[in-house]
Amino acid sequence: MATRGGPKTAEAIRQAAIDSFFLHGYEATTLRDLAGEVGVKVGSLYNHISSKEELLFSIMSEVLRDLQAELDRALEGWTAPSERLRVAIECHIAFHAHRAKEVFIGNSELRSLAPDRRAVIIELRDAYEHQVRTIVEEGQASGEFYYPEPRLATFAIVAIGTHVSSWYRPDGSLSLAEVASAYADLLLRAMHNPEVQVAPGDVLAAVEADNAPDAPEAAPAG
Amino acid sequence: MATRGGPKTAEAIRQAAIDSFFLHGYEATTLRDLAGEVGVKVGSLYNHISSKEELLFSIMSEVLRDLQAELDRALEGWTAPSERLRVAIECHIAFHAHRAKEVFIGNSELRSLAPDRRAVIIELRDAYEHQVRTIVEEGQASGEFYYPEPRLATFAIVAIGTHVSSWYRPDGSLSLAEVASAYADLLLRAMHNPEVQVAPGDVLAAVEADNAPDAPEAAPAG
Amino acid sequence: MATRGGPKTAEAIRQAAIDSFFLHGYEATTLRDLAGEVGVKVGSLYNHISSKEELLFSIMSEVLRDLQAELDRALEGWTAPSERLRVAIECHIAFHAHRAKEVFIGNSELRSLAPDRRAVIIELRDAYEHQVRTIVEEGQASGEFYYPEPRLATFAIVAIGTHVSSWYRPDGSLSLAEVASAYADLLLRAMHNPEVQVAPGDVLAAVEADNAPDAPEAAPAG
Amino acid sequence: MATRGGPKTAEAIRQAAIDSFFLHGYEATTLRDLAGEVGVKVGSLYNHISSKEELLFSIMSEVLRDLQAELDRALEGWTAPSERLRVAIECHIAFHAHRAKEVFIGNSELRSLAPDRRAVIIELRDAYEHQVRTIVEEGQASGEFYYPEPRLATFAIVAIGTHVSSWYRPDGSLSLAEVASAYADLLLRAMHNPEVQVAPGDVLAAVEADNAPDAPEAAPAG
DNA sequence: CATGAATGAGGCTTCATTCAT
DNA sequence: GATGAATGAAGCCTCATTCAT
Repeated sequence: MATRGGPKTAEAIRQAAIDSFFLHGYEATTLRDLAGEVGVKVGSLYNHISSKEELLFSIMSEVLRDLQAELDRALEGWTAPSERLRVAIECHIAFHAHRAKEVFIGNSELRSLAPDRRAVIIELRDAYEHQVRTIVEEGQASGEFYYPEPRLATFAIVAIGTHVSSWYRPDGSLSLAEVASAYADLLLRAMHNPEVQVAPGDVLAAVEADNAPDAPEAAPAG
Repeated sequence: MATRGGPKTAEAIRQAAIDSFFLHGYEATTLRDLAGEVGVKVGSLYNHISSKEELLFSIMSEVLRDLQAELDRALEGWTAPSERLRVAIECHIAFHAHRAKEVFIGNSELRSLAPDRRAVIIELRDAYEHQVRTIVEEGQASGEFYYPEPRLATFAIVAIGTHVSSWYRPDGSLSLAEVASAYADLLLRAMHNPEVQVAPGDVLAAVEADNAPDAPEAAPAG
Repeated sequence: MATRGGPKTAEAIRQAAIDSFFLHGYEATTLRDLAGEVGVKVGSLYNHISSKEELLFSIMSEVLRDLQAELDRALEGWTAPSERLRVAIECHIAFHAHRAKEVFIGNSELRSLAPDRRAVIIELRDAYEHQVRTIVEEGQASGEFYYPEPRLATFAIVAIGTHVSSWYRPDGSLSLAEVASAYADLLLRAMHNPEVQVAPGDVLAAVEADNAPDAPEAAPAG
Repeated sequence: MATRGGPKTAEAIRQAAIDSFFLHGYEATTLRDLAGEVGVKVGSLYNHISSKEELLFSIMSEVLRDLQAELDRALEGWTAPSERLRVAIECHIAFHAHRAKEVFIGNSELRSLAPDRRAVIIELRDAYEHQVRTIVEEGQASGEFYYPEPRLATFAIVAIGTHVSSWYRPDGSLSLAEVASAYADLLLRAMHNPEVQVAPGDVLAAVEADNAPDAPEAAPAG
């Protein structure tokens, strides 16, 4: 690291930020860290960024826009809900593996943004999730999917993507295509199988019996 | 809040910490914040805690131990893999809804711990995940489950639990039991459905074609 | 300097600030300077002040309130405009000599305040000046004063006070009482003298002939 | 503003500096501000100035030299002290209104200069003030003026000029000639009237009774 | 001449922690 | 137990200045 000068400083800062925000979090990352990684003095960063938070925001908004663009492109030409859902899931998971760090940052650092910027990101995120959910609902409407909770199903897709972004590594035992395909399989199996095997257990009473913390006031990440 | 004095100060600090770590994150939470919430001056906190990090650690380890205990209790008496998996999932999801804040903290603040303490938490977490995974593998071995990727299936359970902890609210439209049951349904269908629905799409080439950030060095949360 | 500890730290900070703001100006004064003068580390200042600007503001508003109170007290019992004006001038000049540093800061650092706080100070200042001007105008109305420009006369009083605050020293050749009395004499002569001495010279054309900078947009200090 | 390129850049910088030093003060003015106003990037300023402080110094010394030259020219041909004093005052006030910003800077930013440059400016200022004071003293010696404190009288002239430079605006209700003439009137009335009407009030004891800050160490502006 | 980028010094402020009272 | 005050480390950011292009 610490290669001297060059016009690529801005990009190096961005990469260093992605790495460190992913690894240590936004709050725990100092501009000193980034400057050191890039091989520049702290003050010099400001020739390329306007503030630490703006740097975070630009990473988050870019990755979300790319994710949306990827989904739009992937869905082109597909019409059957089952096919569209598989495509969407594969695209979602693949993207979350491929751009893991940025996507992870996007999911975990919303609370580090000031309200205005946070609202922008939330809007992008909600638009994306809404699109996925619409596919699920269309499959339900057409009778192709049996699973009765489209909101929870959509959440499952989102949750799995987020989780993938936290552990996927290109040099791991499964390729990006394998992970994406396997999770598409899992979720489509769940959507298509009409029978619930095994009756509910009775663990809920036990869990609720414990004394619990008071009710959450708000989600931490919007 | 801000209840004065009394022997419950320590508990009030703990609750304030859970709320604030959940809402703003550990790094963004100030001891001044907690003191203010409890109605005490900063210095007084040290009559009840030994350090900020120790406070985090105790929250994280307690919730993980409780989760483990809950699972152990719930599984008592069940033997068939299908039944055991349903019980485990319901227990997992219910706990993640019930103790959402603490569990969310446990999943997101690993990186805020110093290595020694982090190792302790990771061990607890891994033991728990291993236990869930074992159930999945037993179902596979016994031929009850068709889904071929036990590791990914386990991850899916974990991922959905984490996600639930970020949005579940006791006053929401779904009860804790409904959420737990619905997700158990979803995951059990996936495990039992013998057929793979819909052929893979071909989105992967497109996703990989984009220029990607360099390979991750390490997971953010150990 | 640098006396250790003690409950008088807050007052020592205030005194150090008055000295340094007077001597070097607010912008040129660093908190390091003040801390050094007080014998404390920089961060410790924040146990006593909430911000540098608030420190400035409190000095400015206090001295203005004291000035106003002094004038009110001094005018009690006097009714004739000539007497009232003499009392006001003596009080004004004496206060500006006595509290020279603070008053000097009050006159020169308005522009260092953020708009809200600046507005507060300006209001105090304007109320005071208005009161002085009213005395001048009453003398004019009653026929005691001949000088025809009450606004300019009031300005002269203000200007002389400000100037005094920049040079008066208690160990100088003139006592506080002598300065106050001498300036009261000067200004009362000007007000009472019915004749205009000496015809105007004709220097104005020459001055205006020079190329001048463009018109001011706003006074620097409100 | 922001006129592009050309050989007038140096002059534009000077004007921007005069405006901003007047409005916000030297310390609070950024080279970035000036560059922005001129329509140039920061680094480019150094093709026209050698340093920020040198820019301040050149503004201050120029205006003082111009003031001196104006006074010399104005006094040519006048011999009687009363006439000479009126001419000097009118010239002084007119110049302070006409070149208000620069003259204001000259009076308020002495402390922003390093010792060597400050000494130069102080010398120019003292020479000028000495010349005015000499006129007052000659009038006293010749018996034309009655006011017994030539130093304070000179200070009054200076103070009023400084004050005028802080509020005079060419589009105000009084013309430059009117202000200059009115203040010459005021001061000459004060110098010629032998009687002090109204006995001193007794406010001084009250003012001194207040607790006061410690004695000033040095004037803020030399 | 103008520019973009680098630099070093420094500015204000926050924070976890300690400790005498 | 609670408090106010002190501390040192560190954080983000700004600025005048330099210099290669």
